[in-house]
Amino acid sequence: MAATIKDIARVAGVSTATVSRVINNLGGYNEETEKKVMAVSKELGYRKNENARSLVQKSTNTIGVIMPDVTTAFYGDIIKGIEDTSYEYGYSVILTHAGSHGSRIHESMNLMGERRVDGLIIVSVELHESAIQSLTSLGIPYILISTKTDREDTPYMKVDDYSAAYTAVKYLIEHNHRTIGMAGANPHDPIAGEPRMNGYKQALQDYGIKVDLNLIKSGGFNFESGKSAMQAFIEDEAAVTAVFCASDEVALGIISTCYENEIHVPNDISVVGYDNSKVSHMSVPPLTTVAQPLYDMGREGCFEVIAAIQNKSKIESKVIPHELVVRKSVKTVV
Amino acid sequence: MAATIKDIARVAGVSTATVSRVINNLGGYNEETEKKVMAVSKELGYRKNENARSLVQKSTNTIGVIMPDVTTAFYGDIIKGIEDTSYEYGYSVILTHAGSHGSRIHESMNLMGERRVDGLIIVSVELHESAIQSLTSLGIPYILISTKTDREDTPYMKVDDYSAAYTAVKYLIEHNHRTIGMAGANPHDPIAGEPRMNGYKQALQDYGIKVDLNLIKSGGFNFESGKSAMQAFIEDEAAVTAVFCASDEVALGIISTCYENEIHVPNDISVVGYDNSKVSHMSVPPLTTVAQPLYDMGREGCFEVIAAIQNKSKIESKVIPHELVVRKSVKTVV
DNA sequence: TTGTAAGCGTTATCAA
DNA sequence: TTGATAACGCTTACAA
Repeated sequence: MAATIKDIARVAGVSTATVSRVINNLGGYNEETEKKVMAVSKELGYRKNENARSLVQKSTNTIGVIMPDVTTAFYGDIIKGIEDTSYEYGYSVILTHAGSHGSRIHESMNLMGERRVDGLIIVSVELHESAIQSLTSLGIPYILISTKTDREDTPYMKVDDYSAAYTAVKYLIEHNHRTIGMAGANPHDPIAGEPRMNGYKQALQDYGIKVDLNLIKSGGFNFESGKSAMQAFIEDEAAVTAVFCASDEVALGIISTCYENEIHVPNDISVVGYDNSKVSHMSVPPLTTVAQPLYDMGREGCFEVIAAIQNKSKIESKVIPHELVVRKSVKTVV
Repeated sequence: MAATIKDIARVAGVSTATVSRVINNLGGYNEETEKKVMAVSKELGYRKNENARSLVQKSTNTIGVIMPDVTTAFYGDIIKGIEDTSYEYGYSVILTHAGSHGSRIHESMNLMGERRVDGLIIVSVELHESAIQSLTSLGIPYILISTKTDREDTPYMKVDDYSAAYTAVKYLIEHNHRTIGMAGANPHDPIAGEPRMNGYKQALQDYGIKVDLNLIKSGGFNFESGKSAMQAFIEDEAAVTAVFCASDEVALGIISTCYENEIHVPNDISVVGYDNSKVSHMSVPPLTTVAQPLYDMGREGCFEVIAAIQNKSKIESKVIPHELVVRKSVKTVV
């Protein structure tokens, strides 16, 4: 059985209050007492019980993180940012998946509530009205990273997908592409799908290019979706000279199918990805892509939550600037 | 302030004991009482306090996970396996990084101790004697995944890197390769480096091929390490027809540098990776690689820990079978 | 500088 | 079927 402060108190011949003071460095005891307590504490192999502390202080020093069911390097970076920051400020991270398509979201939030996390970070999960209510009912600071809701009062941190997509497509147009396809966005996804698609369309329109719906191959944000999109372009005999992809994985799918069909990237077709995930510089050719500062978003989002916990301040939503990382998957049309 | 069972008891006109019984479905109360308690509970928006429960029951229903500082898809899969399983059995996951090269390992374990996690999973972190002592001093079930120690009594779950490497190199030899390089293993890493290197050497020897130390380019398990290894092969004018890589990322580095130098994979040079991570089927060409069932290792490792918590049973070390996943990065030499 | 004792939100024992 | 009450390990007035 692990030693408690009572044990220390008994052995050291002091009260539990004094032990507590010494252990928490609160001062107000003489050196001798301190030494004795520390010695006994070490001797008994004492280890503080955070849960007991949490109970009386009504704060657990934990941050809950809820994320989707899927594993991509994408989440890894965000989580690392979160964990680094929590660690810095003395918080622990409790992690849970929200299930595919957020099926477990209510259970997840309930769990976080029962664990009495001091703050909550929700990554990339689409929240509906009832989920938002569970969320606010927890009565703790929270932030959404890389997702948002319709409601003004739900703080989030994400890049503006519409304008990021616009930037990417504009870049292709400026490199003289006129027949530009789009792959891998789900138009029914109001967070990451629809806005990217709209940015794509608007860029074309602003440059006087007609939007051809046949050039839009919607789907998931994954590799397979990219493969089948490219397959479709080939079968359609669509004369696309470039494809804007809703994620890097989709872009790799495009490139993979091109390779199988002896279509060369970027000589025969240019490709732009989205995320600047780790794979983007590992691809052949290295991928030009839209960068979201994932690690920093994790760090900053977590920081905001901790600040809100400690100062009881309100968290403001924040749009993170995006950036186009130019590598080698786009060629100028001559 | 959140409602407690005391509040419910007062409003419902029963004792806290009865409230506790109802809430935990323990039976032994009549229907009316149950209904009333449930109603009041809902009305007050009661949410159980897990920490208080943990305190009296001396178990937190949490599993601690310690992993390295790096983010790769590799860990994502393992963690997903762990989280899925814990969730299934009603456990929560507390996550922490061990810092680069395990610098934070002691703090991490101490933190897990203070949080009184019921079990601990350590992923891919190399443990030295003092760390093992901290670990055992926690007095809880634990398992190492994808790492091991010298000590017999530290349970682990990992593939046999030596024989997996042997399999991969044997495969290359059987495809008539005779000048086979190795890239990206750290020979001073007794867990994942040394055994893979030894497997490589042994396979060559068993087939009567002399080991040429110049063909071994050691380094980290990352992309850059692969790039510089290939660069070195080129500068050495080494006549390698195949390269066995210590990780998929290293393999992608090899492929990337080949691409830049117009060396074609697999026509000019064959490449075998290690991990079967998500990127391996996204690469161009798709990568032939050694598979470790990461998700399953996470699942099973977590299951073992939970079983040990519940039955106080001992966890046995387990060597997981590897598999060579054949894709398109290896060609037979004619 | 130190100790006493109440209390955090539960569960669990015992008695009614 | 229910209720008092003592724990769990800790912090924190308040008193000495």
